[in-house]
Amino acid sequence: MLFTYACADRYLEDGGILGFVITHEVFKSKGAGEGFRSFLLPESDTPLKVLTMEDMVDLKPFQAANKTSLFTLKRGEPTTYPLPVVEWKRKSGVGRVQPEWSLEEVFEKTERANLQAIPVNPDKKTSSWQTARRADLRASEVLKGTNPYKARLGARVEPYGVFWLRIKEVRPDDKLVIENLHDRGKRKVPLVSTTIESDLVYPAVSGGDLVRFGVQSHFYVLISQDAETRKGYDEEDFASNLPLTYAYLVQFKGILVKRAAYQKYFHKDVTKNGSVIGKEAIAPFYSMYNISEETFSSYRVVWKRMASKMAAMVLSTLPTPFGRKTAISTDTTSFMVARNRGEAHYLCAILNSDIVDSFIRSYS
DNA sequence: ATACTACTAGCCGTTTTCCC
DNA sequence: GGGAAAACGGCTAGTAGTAT
Repeated sequence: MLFTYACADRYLEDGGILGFVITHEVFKSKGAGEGFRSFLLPESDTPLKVLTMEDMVDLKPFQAANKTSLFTLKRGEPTTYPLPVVEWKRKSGVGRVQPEWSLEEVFEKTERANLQAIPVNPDKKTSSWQTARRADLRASEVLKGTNPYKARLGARVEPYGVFWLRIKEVRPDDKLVIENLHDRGKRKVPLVSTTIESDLVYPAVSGGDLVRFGVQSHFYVLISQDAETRKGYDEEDFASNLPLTYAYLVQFKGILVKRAAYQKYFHKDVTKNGSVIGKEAIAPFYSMYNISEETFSSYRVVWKRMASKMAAMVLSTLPTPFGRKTAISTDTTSFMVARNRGEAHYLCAILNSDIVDSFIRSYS
């Protein structure tokens, strides 16, 4: 991004045109891309006009996993919207585009759609570009506006091998015989089979468990985080009130302490004479992340976070062999809180509509 | 009262891995 | 081969705390 600006600054005269191959993220991403999308040379306030953009994300012209696009800009004039975008798509059945193919061959095996791009938020010129056919852009106008609901990320229950559980048996005294899903995550965690209290065990769903209007499957998680204090439950109380659960977690202390989020958010630097000499834990080693009181709200509308198609459902409680409990959605989902059942189902139906789905696709 | 600073919850993007 | 998910690093907006 900086390189593009430096080149426009150094090598272009007013009216000069420059073309660049660049990652598609600069047009679509929030944050980092916003500075780029001001299309203004910072020191001289010289405007830059984007003439065209070609979206080659699906084409994948390079033998790499990057998102490719191409654009041209002219120095000395401001960018105006909508601007023309060509979207390249490989025809079905065409595999990877080979570097030795001729241009004719690539033309033959691909289709190009003429689209338009506008900033998705009309009041913010640097917002992500929305690219779609002209008619679809017009249709999506009614979907834009302020949103009274706040979307949140699901609970981070990591590492999976420690906090994701399988229930083998409910004992007569209501204690659970469990096994950790030790090979579910990427990190290697030893298999442990033991008995723990049922208090902190909840049914849970990940993005992959969701379908439109329902859950396909669920599993169980251990939540050792106090949603109010945003830290693990007080270690002393925990050890005396739920000794079996505590003992289960102690076995994984080494793994839990090493977690990036734990090191980042639950440690502070210990300084001596102004220089950092070490780190000190400020919360129990089983503290978790992105778990708030909303995580446990009675009615939540939950949707897949990482999939390319919208799938939403209403999540409340789920039946378990040890009684009905609040169901947790993990961080491959997003959710928002509804005040009651009716509101939740109404929101869910709207999210699952084709109109919302195609609108989301136009700018992400 | 205002300006500045430090902190972190929440979120986003990328790479790796998994699975069909 | 390709799409989806897992894992994790990193950014930023918002806020609480502190200094002026």
